[in-house]
Amino acid sequence: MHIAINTTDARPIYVQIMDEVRRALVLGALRTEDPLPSVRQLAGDLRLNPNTVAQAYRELEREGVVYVRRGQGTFVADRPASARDRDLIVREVAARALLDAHRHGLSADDLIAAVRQASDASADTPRAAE
Amino acid sequence: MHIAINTTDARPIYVQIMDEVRRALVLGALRTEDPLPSVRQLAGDLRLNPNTVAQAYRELEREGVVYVRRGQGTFVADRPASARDRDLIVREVAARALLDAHRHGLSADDLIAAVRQASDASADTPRAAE
Amino acid sequence: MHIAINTTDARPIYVQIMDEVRRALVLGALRTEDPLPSVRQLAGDLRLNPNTVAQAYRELEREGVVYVRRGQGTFVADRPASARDRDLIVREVAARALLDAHRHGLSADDLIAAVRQASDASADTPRAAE
Amino acid sequence: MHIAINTTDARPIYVQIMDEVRRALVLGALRTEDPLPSVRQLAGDLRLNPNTVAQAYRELEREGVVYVRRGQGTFVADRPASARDRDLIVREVAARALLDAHRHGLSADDLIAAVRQASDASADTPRAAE
DNA sequence: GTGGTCTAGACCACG
DNA sequence: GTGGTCTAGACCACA
Repeated sequence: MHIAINTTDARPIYVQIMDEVRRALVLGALRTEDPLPSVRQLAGDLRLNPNTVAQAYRELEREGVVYVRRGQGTFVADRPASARDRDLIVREVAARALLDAHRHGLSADDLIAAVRQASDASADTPRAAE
Repeated sequence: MHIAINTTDARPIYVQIMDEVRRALVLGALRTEDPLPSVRQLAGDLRLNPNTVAQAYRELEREGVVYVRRGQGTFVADRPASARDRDLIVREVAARALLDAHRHGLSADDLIAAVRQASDASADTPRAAE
Repeated sequence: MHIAINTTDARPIYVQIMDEVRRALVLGALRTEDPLPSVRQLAGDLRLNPNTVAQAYRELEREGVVYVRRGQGTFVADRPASARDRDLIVREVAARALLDAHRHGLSADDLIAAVRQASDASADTPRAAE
Repeated sequence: MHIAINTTDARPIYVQIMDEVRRALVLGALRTEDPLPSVRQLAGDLRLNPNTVAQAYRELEREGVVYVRRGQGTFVADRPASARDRDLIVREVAARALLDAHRHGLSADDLIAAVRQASDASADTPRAAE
């Protein structure tokens, strides 16, 4: 898996790392029980302060996305995602997206078309969507 | 025109003001050469410090959205590039929605399906999304 | 004579009017005892607040460039310009220009070449230099 | 590098800071990737409010002259368009000099003659212009 | 009346 | 440590 950081992005770097890990999960590049790169490894690769990587992993752990085996590293957690929770999350994400679209004068169809186009584009050049 | 500020929103207040002005433009509530409320007026209405409003206006001016007539006030500028703007807005909305979906473990298809369902539901009970 | 105002110029409007009048003097478009346009006339032509035009004329009068005949209007003053004063002014203007040039890494020759080019350009299209 | 502020100068202090930074770039005292003094550091040295320095840095960032590494400081950006910049600077210096000359009743030829004389004089007694 | 600038000082997120 | 945001309130130039 590859993690891309953009220092001109408005998001904090640690949030970018979190988003990249979650993205790899959604896309299947990371699966349950896979190890994440070690904090030092990733910090070295990305030329980041280890504290920044550690903060990202800490927050992912707090969310239950990953877990730590002491002395061994950080691993992708089993994700039960009860059907009811997932349904709620899905609704919330859709509601936020629609609200944002309406605020900018776009209809639901506009939104769907744009999402489809953006997701096709990022399938061709995986990092372009950011 | 009405400008709504939400202090629990993660965006800085001055960015919220900018977004609200841009939204009023998209919706047609503000048009070319219309005056914006004066800095002091809006600051008083929203219970904000005038500097916060002034920062929002200053950045909008730098973007070419508004312009200042010295001693007279702040006015909506002529906006030739509206088609290009809309395209940019569409992309940004889609990117935000996809990012939010990925953060919650949803794929682009999940998002599209959820938006479609939510939009069908709100067709029965209009205005619920606001 | 023609006075051009640019509302996007950083200079205050009343200063622009003063500069235009002085420019007309240097270029010979206005001569001793010529009348300036009346405050109301000029304010109407330029769509300005009469106060703004009046402020410009007031400051020009304070500098001795123009004088007022009560009930008749504003006229270009006789400019004795004692040789000693003029010599001092010339030195100061040159010193300021050279300081500005040096601050920006330009030599005296660079400055002279640029001034010559700018003055040639403004001779072709009189308002381009602003 | 040294930044000099003059409170009697008509330019706002934050603009003076911007000009001094740009001047240091032209003179080579600041180069690509060099760090600027921190906001607090410079504010302390110049006895200014940190906000004033921050405004200068913010505008320089918007111009692409510097960039911010979060939590680390402000740095000089890569500057590809240096030739175009120099041309712009040359024009601006010449325009200011001509404006100043016209304001004092001098023609472009008067200005050029005076600059030539002043520069010859300072060749005999170097550094007098600073 | 308008916006522009500046000071003083607070709190926050980030690395 | 860094810069970013915000408040409170002052003074100024301009129209």
